[in-house]
Amino acid sequence: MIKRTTLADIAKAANVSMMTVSRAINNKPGLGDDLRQHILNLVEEMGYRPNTFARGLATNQTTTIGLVVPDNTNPFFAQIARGVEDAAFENLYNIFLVNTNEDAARETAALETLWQKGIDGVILCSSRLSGEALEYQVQRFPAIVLVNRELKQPHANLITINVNDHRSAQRVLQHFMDLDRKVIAYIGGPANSFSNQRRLEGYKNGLRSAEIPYDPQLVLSTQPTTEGGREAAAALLRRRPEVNAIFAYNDLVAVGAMQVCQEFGKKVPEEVAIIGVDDIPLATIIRPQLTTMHVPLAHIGRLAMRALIDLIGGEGGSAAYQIEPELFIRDSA
Amino acid sequence: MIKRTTLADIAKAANVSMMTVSRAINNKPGLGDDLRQHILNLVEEMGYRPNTFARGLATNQTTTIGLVVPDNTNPFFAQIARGVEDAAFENLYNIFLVNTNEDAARETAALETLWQKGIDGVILCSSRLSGEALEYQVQRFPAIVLVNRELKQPHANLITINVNDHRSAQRVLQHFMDLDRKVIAYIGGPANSFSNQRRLEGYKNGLRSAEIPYDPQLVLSTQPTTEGGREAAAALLRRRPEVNAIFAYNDLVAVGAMQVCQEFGKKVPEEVAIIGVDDIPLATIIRPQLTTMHVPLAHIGRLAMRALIDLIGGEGGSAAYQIEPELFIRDSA
DNA sequence: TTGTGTTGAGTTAGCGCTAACGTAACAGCA
DNA sequence: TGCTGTTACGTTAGCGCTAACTCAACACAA
Repeated sequence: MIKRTTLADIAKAANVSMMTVSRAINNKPGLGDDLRQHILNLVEEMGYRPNTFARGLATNQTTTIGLVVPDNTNPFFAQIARGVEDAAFENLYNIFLVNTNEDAARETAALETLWQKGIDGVILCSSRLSGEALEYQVQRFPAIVLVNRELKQPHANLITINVNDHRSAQRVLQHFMDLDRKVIAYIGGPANSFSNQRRLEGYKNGLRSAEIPYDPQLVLSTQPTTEGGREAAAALLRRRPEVNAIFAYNDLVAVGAMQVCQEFGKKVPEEVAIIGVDDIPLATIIRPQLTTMHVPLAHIGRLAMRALIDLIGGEGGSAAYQIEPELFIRDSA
Repeated sequence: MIKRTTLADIAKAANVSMMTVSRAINNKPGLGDDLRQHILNLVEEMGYRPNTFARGLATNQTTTIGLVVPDNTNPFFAQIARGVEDAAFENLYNIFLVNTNEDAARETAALETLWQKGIDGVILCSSRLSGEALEYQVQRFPAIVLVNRELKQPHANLITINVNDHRSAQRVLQHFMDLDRKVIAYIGGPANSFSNQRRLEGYKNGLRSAEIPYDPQLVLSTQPTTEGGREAAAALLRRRPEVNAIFAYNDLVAVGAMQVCQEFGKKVPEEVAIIGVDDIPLATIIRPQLTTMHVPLAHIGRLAMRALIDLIGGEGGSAAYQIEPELFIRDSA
């Protein structure tokens, strides 16, 4: 490995002080245009690249943020991550990716190492931390964006981005009403998931508006995977064979449920209508194509990154974005 | 934000020199067990965490690596990334995730910023760089693992991990032979993809062993997506309606092709048998379930990370792992 | 007793960069 | 002419840590 060119090398070559070179490369005022150009030429020629450690040590700033997700393999988070990464790339930021595996302990550990690395901010998706633990994390990082999670108190260095789950559920129920489906099940996600709780609320409210009594037998909780959807749907169909509409926690669950319905000899959408949430790529790959609440995932990712950059720059702060999903009517309902 | 505790703070509290504290936290010899324990207790109490920049500046080591993939949204890379991240987490490494979007220029830019950050090594997946450009990157990083790409010359700081595409293709063709399918198409991926080239070779070889003449009309090139598979399959079916077996570049392409076949009224697998490659989750979600060459993606990710750690530690080097995929026979062939 | 090695520390210097301050030269103005 | 402000640089100091060296104290063999 070749020794790196340092600021001092450039300074010597240009016969100026290191500070002048520093100002030139950081595009700061305080030197003439000719000299600046000359230095930049030298920088180019000599292949100089600033040392991130030295800079970080001196400025206490990296251009690096942490992205914490439960599982980057899940299309939901993969899409968000992609949006974050794209926006990061455009703004010359780098991102640390960490999976928590839906495990609060691992999440804490991940945030710990990220903090050690002195990152400028964090985008934390679907945190499983307790309110108290989350408060602690929020105050220890310079800037933090929470996706899919809220916090009671506002913080100057915090922005939250949440999907309007409540309305999402109501919109789904309304569509089922339009289709004249009255036996509506909700196959929910993990009980400790916040978006699950909000969707369940919306589901109950939707029933109430339609004056349909709430039947606990029609509400299930499962893992947010196809397999989870399969298991829950099988249990549901045994328990309530008369069900004619299923609102699924997400598209993965919806697809699993749809397949089990078909295996039970129930036609989708004729006998059972199914609606998911998220609109992951699978929704249009599967047949029948999935009717689902479209959530602009990549957009959320980009938004999160941009919001974080503003936060780091001292702008914005204490905002709460609400993302309105939209019903994409396809073939399953 | 609270001021961080530094080594000096601990040193003062313990009434020893900073160096002694440094030795204690880095588990190096040179101090008594009692003192070490006392210092570690203080570290714990005072919530001291070493500053990564300072350490990096002094040692020129981060515990950070870069993971470069074309698109983290693609299940293929998402699975690999997950394996890498898991292994990284276990070994207390952090990973920078970067997408290249299959774009050589963006790949170069990404590697440039990673290099600036002084990372210990890179895992580079499906690089689109030219041989020459790749050689340059290999010599500039301390350690590098290439996934899905080879390099002519060996390097002491390089390990490659490749799937045996050639044999993969041959195994697929053999299975088609067993099924007595003779009109076999290959819907390949991007022409500049190395694995595509190797699979095409294997396809041709397989035909030769079976004494089936090579028909260029049966070979297509497309984007490695469902949509790509759809387009290619539609073109194929118009061109050669008598085709009764399709070897697809990957599972996404296979699924797209499968759906188009069905839409054209061709039953899968009765009239057209289809085999993909990779065995992404979608393969078992879709109906009929996809017969495919199973590639242990998460395992490759873990292997890559472990190999990289060995490389960074000065062990290993210049190895070339060959991953043998396995035919998972399901319902599409 | 002297010499030699080992153990357990401390001291020095510097990694590469930037913030903050210092300063020379010159322009503009009363 | 003297004062103030501005521009264009240079100097100093230090971010927090560790490598490499130094050194004292002690054990032990000859």
